[in-house]
Amino acid sequence: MSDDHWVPPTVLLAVDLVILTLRESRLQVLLIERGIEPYQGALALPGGFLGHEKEDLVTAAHRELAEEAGLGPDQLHLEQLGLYGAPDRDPRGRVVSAAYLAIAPRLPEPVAGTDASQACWTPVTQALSGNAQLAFDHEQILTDGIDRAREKLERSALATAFCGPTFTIAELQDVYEAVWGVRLDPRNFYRKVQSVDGFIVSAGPSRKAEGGRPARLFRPGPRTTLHPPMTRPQGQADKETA
Amino acid sequence: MSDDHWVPPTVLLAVDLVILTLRESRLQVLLIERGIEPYQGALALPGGFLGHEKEDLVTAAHRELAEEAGLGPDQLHLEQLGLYGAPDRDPRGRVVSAAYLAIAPRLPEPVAGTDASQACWTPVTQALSGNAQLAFDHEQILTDGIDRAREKLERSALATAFCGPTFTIAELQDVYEAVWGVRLDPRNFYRKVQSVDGFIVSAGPSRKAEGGRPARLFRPGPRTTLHPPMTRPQGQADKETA
DNA sequence: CGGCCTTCCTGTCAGAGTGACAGTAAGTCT
DNA sequence: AGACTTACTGTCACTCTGACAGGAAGGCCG
Repeated sequence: MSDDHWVPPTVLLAVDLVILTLRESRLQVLLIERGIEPYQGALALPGGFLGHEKEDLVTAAHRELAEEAGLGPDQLHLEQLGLYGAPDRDPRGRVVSAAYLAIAPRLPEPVAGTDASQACWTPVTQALSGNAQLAFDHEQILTDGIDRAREKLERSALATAFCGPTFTIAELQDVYEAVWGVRLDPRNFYRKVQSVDGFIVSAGPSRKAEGGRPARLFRPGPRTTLHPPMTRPQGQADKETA
Repeated sequence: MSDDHWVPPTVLLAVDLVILTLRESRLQVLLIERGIEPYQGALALPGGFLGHEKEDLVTAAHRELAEEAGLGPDQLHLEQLGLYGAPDRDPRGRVVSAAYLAIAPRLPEPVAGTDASQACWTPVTQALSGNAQLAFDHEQILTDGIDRAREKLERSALATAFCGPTFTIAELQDVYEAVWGVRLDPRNFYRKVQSVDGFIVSAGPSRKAEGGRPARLFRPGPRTTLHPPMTRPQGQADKETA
């Protein structure tokens, strides 16, 4: 804002992904083992630089999603998480990273990634336990992503993104219990979920028996925001997105 | 990820600010009249490019806040809003903008901006009415910022950021009414606000009479997240941060 | 000084929502 | 046929909320 010939600095723009899913009733995140420096051999969130000068951010996120996780844009929730741009976060230079949060339904065991052979699902408790050191500031990004997911489960229909096209109420409850890390009363959950107008709609009195009485199937409803919200028990945690 | 000599594209990184405050019981945003192309003469959110290669994002936001609005880092809420990086949003080239949301308490009338003489507070209803065309995608950014503020008022103590160091419950209610655009019952608001543990704490049985019975003064409490949350009446809006 | 206005604060009460149970329905397994 | 498993329905007390009435504490007027 002073010189006429002043030129603003340029930066490298990367896209990093927090891809969450539910496996074995546990919240898991997709991590890859880095093949190149820096942080070679360490675990990291999938991601990469912008493909070309004109590539859209969401497009880049979807491209990485396909390259590194083999996930198509269908049946998948994707939202921007935030921008991580500390000057010293990447030793190679000034790299700012747009983090995206993706929620994937249960999918076949192998990741089937074309690009990253070392991609693997990891329980988030393990990824954040401190034992597995993550590259860059990815631990912070992952924490923020999980926090976001936890919050959005309260007020939005995000939970259905963890499920397939149809699901039972018990499966939906599994999502809430795994992401929030709490136990919920099935009866009250049943009542609550059905009382929220437009959250889930019946998908035929079908069956999917497995040891007990067959459960009814549901599909995601038209509502994306929940009124009243789902309430998380004793969530007294005092955190901020400052 | 294919060529050894491939070099990722660089982008220009800008910081834009949504600065909200309460004036005359209305939610207002700081806009400036652009002095240079593109969009010369149009209204825009304050902002600018990164100062130098090593500047931190939050630092840049604070710098713009001081330059364009004369606001110091004290007594001011600042949080990241999102990244806006559509390839064609700036005709000059690939510019991605990190948007920040700032909440300022009531302050003396003149903006006292050193840099932008054309800065002026504008009611958000007017800024978004469509009459005042905003530059770039700033209308979208502003909308997202207001949405964020509305949501955070429910679950966080953000409302106190609109007030001075001490305030009355009626003033706090003004904040909620202006940001949410609704009328609230003073009696119920009084009860609710005091029942949320740690939201506000008494600041002496002081007075500030103005026509009626003097009101008690309060200060922001230690809590940043509210349990239970403040409930917004009939907020049936179906919006998503997709 | 005593009304009368203003605004602030305290109660009350019915209805909705929630947490903690018991109990019934509908399948599979042995 | 029973036992077992899971799915679904009901009930009941408690809390929270929204919609009021009414008293407290100042200024302003005559």
